[in-house]
Amino acid sequence: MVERLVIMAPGDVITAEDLPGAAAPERSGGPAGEARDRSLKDARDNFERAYILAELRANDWNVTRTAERLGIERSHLYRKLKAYSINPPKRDS
Amino acid sequence: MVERLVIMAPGDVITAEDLPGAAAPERSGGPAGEARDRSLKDARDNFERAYILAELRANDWNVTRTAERLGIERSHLYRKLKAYSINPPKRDS
DNA sequence: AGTTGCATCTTTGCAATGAAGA
DNA sequence: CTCTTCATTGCAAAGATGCAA
Repeated sequence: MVERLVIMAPGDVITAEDLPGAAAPERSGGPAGEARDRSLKDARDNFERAYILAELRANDWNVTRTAERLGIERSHLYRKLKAYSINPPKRDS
Repeated sequence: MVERLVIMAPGDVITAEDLPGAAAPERSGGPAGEARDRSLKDARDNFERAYILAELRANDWNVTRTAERLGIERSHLYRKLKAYSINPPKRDS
């Protein structure tokens, strides 16, 4: 479960929101037996976003170098950054 | 680094093979500063395989139910299983 | 460093069909 | 024999990706 949370949790911090039904507190809204499993696509996107973000940080936000590391076109990386709403940090972060 | 290993390591066990250059022992063959980063595609596939496998186990290898959980077509799941060489365990595993 | 158009390759859903059992 | 479930395959639409500008 922890392994899965590390992979699936959207942010850098795992909150109660990320816990599956059994361990999660009651939620106010939403259907009762709602499918809480994210779809494969969601899971994949989530992972990809985290992976790219990690690589960007590791390469000091150098897009060109990051793209090379990831083995994809620079232009394509830009498209992904936009799609995932990933923006470079101000200064010093 | 551990987070990344959990995500990237191919098997269920993390071995020295999975460690990045800095922490890895000397390797006999291969270029020195070789790019040991897997491409984005490799990383994605790796993750997807693990994710599907986990879901399959969680659903007792019922492909129909797993496909529903993953939000994809059953037929498509079969294609993925073949692509990732995922086979159902014998009996009792 | 960032964007955009375009051609191509891949992924995916849908439907039809085959195979194996109850 | 027929009904149900598992598994495979063809096809077209949608999406991802590389290349060049």
